[in-house]
Amino acid sequence: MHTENRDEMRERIIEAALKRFTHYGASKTTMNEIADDMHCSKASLYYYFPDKHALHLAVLEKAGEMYFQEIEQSAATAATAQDALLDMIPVRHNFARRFCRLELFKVLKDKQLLHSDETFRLAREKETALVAGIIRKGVATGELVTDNPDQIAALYIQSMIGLRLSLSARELTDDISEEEFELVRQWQVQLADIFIKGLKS
Amino acid sequence: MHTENRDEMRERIIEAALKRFTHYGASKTTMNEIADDMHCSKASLYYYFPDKHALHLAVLEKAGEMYFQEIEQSAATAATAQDALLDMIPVRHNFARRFCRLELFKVLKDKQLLHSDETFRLAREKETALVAGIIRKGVATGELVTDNPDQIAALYIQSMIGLRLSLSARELTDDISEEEFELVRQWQVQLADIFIKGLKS
DNA sequence: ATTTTGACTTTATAACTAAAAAAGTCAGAA
DNA sequence: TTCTGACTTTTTTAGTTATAAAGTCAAAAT
Repeated sequence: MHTENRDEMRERIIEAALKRFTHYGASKTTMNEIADDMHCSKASLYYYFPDKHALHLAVLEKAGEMYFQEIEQSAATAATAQDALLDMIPVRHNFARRFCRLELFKVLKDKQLLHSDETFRLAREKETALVAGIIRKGVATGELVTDNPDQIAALYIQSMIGLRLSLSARELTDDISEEEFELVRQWQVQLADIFIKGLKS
Repeated sequence: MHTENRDEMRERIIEAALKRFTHYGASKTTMNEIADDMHCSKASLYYYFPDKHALHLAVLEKAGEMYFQEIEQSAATAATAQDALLDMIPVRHNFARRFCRLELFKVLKDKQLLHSDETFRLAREKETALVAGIIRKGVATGELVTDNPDQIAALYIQSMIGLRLSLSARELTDDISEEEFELVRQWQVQLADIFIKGLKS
């Protein structure tokens, strides 16, 4: 029963941290605040996580899991490749809005990349593989035509990320208005249309 | 003869500032250094420009002129729309490499947007119009098919900017490696291919 | 009259510092 | 094995001063 309890406690800490982090940002949240929320001591947190950075990473991984759960379900229920790609957009959109205070880029920039960049590389690859799968399925049904679904998928993801960055244009950390989010969504839909058209010839 | 000399002196100042700015960055260049380079007094600079910010904007406008001169020539000599779009990429690439220290984004963020954001909006629109013209010409010759060249052009430019931002993904101010630049170029070429394919159906 | 300048004032930046806050540790209790 | 209060160390922050750079102006030069 040891590992069950241990993992459960880890989960509870991650959830408490997630609440604070999404609301106030990771850097504005202290370990004491998380401990107080959980009615336990700060030292307990350090029993389960070696340092704050590890907790931050765990929270980001948790958010990633939630994202992939949603996105995979969305992809699974779509009738066509076109629908699958277009349905992804609002899911990504809501995810970005919800977790924009999670300071993902701060973590990416800090050179504790020793472990974390592996995590993010994997997440990126997983998402790319998902899109590649959608494209491959589209090719199988004759909906799409391409000889390199993986390459196209990587470009698609990269371009979508680019559109988000080019609009909010610096410091993802601070607040982005609802209009800006909506604008990004519209650009992304248009780009998805072009991609889909481009993959029909 | 007054205005001729006046404009000539302005040009000389802009060129001196351009040299320093591209090499060391605008914020690391002092008005005294520019004045010393020109063998004149700092006060003279202030006779031609109300403040450093105005000089910075003038330098950016100058760079913009150089860019459009190159890009228009490139577009004019291309045989097809496809060639025109693909030829733009290395021109943009070289421009970005040469002028990445010009602190464009710092200027855009600073809310002296009173005058400067108009300048940048116009530059953006000019570039979009150029791409729209290429697309329109492609449509006229039957090379491309679309019912909204302006929209597509805006999306194209936005996506290309996005790809640059998503790769360097941090402070455009500091140095970007040659490999990163090359990587951006490759993504941009791939995206251009997709766009062109998407505009043939 | 227009342009230029040295000497000047004002403003912004960088370099310290002290105080506070937060991170992180550990011996021992539960 | 898990948890904690009391503790030490490290990082942030706020305040201060010194320095550098921005910006001004009356007067000189062209």
